[in-house]
Amino acid sequence: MKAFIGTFVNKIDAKGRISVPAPFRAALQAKNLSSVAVYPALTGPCIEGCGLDRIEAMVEAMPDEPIPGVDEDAIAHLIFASARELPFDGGGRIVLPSEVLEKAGLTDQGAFIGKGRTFQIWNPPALQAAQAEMFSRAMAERQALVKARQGVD
Amino acid sequence: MKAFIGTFVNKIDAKGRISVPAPFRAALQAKNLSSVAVYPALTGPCIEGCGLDRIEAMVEAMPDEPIPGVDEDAIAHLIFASARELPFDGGGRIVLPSEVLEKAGLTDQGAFIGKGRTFQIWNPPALQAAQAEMFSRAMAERQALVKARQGVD
DNA sequence: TTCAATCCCATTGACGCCCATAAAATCCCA
DNA sequence: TGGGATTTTATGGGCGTCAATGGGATTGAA
Repeated sequence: MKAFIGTFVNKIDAKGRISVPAPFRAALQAKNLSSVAVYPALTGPCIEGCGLDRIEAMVEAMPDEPIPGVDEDAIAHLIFASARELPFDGGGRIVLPSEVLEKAGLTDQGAFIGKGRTFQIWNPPALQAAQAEMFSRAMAERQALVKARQGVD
Repeated sequence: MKAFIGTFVNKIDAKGRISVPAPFRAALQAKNLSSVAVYPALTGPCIEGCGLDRIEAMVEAMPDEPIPGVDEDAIAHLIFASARELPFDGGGRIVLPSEVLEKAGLTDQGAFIGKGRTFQIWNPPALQAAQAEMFSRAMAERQALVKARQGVD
């Protein structure tokens, strides 16, 4: 299975269109998909996306009961209601709806981040900040480890 | 199987008509359906809808899937008795009967939200509130998970 | 005859689809 | 191996179609 790998920064034009990176498109077309599903990420101020097949697999996996449990209902709600199907145009672009743009703070550029089975779309500066924060946290933990080993406080 | 995915807010006119979102219509027409079945949702103050085929599937599934703690007769009553078939008009709209409008507190706008196999119609402000509550609950559970993993209280 | 429900038509505004251009990567051949 | 040619990408813009919505006309029942 082809995975989403790499980082690609593309422009967002006046119509809200952005080119899906060719490698991502290839991964999707290998599954005969001509659209992506996007939804707000729970882990940060960005958009998460994947093939529509992944969403439909989640639908199939949900229990089909007349009265859903409260948790199941909430999950279905948060996932399916907030997802949007975005088909490619002839040039391999998708149109990001305004709510999506706002949610991720996107304006003139979008950074596609491969995450394996899924990908994310970030506002480039926000991505920088998030990555810097992740890096410094990793360094802080390393420092703490070193100090602990030395018995220093 | 095409699923109901996404959120679409449409107007309700003076005649009680509302356009069913084109993607939802497409999912129904893929099954040769030209109407929807709606009934009061048991999980919240909104209307739930699906294709007639699903209602029939629920009828057949009832005896085989007893639901713990809930009287099946009550379910049958709540769903089947209050379900209504609403055919599309030429423009892809349905007419929401007054009881339905009242039940969901609908006035001038209706928000269609996809839930996979079914969809719901909400009063937009009520939807906002419900979503905020579900979201914070999901985040709280996520926090609990993280803390548990760290052994922090 | 009046009210209500259904059907049909008109508008408009957004969206999908198409083509055009430019840059970059790849290929090919000398 | 180098330079030119060709293909693939990324991006911009225009146009046609369809979806969403409003308003009337027609039918049927009280």
